[in-house]
Amino acid sequence: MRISELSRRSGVPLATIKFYLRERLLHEGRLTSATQARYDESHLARLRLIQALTGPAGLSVAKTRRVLTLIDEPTAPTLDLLGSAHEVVSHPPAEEPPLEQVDAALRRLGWEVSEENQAHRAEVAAAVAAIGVADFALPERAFEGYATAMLEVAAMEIAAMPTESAEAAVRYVVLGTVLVEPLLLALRRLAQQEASKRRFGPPSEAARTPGQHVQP
Amino acid sequence: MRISELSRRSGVPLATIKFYLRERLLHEGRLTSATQARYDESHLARLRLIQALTGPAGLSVAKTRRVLTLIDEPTAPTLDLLGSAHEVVSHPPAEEPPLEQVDAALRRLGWEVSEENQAHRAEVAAAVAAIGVADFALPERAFEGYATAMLEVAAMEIAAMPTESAEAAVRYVVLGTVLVEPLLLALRRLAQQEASKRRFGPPSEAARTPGQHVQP
DNA sequence: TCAACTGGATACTGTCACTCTCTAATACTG
DNA sequence: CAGTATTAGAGAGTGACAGTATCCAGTTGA
Repeated sequence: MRISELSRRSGVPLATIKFYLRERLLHEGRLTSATQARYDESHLARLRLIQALTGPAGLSVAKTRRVLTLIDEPTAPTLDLLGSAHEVVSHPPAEEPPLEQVDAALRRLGWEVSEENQAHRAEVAAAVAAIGVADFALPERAFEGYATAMLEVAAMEIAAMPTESAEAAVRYVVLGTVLVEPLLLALRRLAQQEASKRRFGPPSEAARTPGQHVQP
Repeated sequence: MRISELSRRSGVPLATIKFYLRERLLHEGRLTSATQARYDESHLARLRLIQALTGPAGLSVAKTRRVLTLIDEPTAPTLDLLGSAHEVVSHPPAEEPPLEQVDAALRRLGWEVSEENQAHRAEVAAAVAAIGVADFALPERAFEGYATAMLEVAAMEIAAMPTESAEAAVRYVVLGTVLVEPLLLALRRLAQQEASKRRFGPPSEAARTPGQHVQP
């Protein structure tokens, strides 16, 4: 198909497609002459991916390009994968946050504390520090609760990780990391409403739902 | 103190403080004459809060102002609180996403599906839709797993919510919603690394940590 | 054949979060 | 009390970002 059809079918403005081509987010079409090229389904799929990454996932064009490069050229051995994927998405803290408290909590939980995961621990510590700076006290044992819940999530995700091909694994990890974040945050908000209803009682007549995890 | 001292003690550039004053993120100082004003600890605390919200929490100036207004003027009755807090932070989806699948899953989990939480369900549905559009298949039962984990998180948070004063409750809900998001995402990444190590075996000699939730 | 479309380059726009400059009025310093 | 430094307040300017728009020469389909 030609570029105008690609634009029509994807819903992405033509000028924007040209912009993505320029920025190397979208691979070039097959040139049929000096001023004509053909595009195919792969371009359509790529455009949808770009839309998901720059839209809901909230990635910048630069980060999107790095995610796409990672998917296109799965060079990393499977175990470094998580690292590469996370590197792309994470915002490394500007200054070094104090790790001690976080590390102590992680050790209590039986998590590994090593050089390999220092970057991640630093990010966690930075998030905790930001909470402290804002004079907001995390409830007692909240950190452990958060960590436990996220380990549940992560264990499920890692268990479901495809291992048959490197490409599939890369795609799963990279996209899973990025695309699921908005879902988790949205679910948390919805769950807060649900939990609040379960705690403070339903304002309407909907009191007979079974309900797990009710506060006693 | 005067503005230059406020700047020095907070680490926020003087021009930026003026900007925050103009944007009404920071309350005015007490004028001692036409061109002089005094600031106090409340300004310092507020600046730290602004830094946490615009920095790690990633809020825009406009959203930060709405969060601060909410904290300053706790008008909402305790139960609408969550709604107001979420309203400020959430990105309502541009077009209406299909709710059926999400609603069905929620009903299976025993969560309430009502008009009150329609906005949140729409956000969840939009996140799911974005994942679908990107051609990324959520693993089997993953949605339920995510929902269950987030309900655990939310139940803990709601249980710890202070009820003695409206101000405290508002502050807890608003800041808790916003500031904990980066922490959760960072913890998820760290947990993925931990889970991956537990599944694929430690590449180093650290195999003797107790470890809950190990994959069999 | 000729209007419509195309690739490619360059220039422009709007938004955001500051940052700079300026003015007139204090405030400290010697 | 002279002179330098600060200040409040307002407006203009900056740089990054994510597109949009314009233009040109070549190509295509009716």
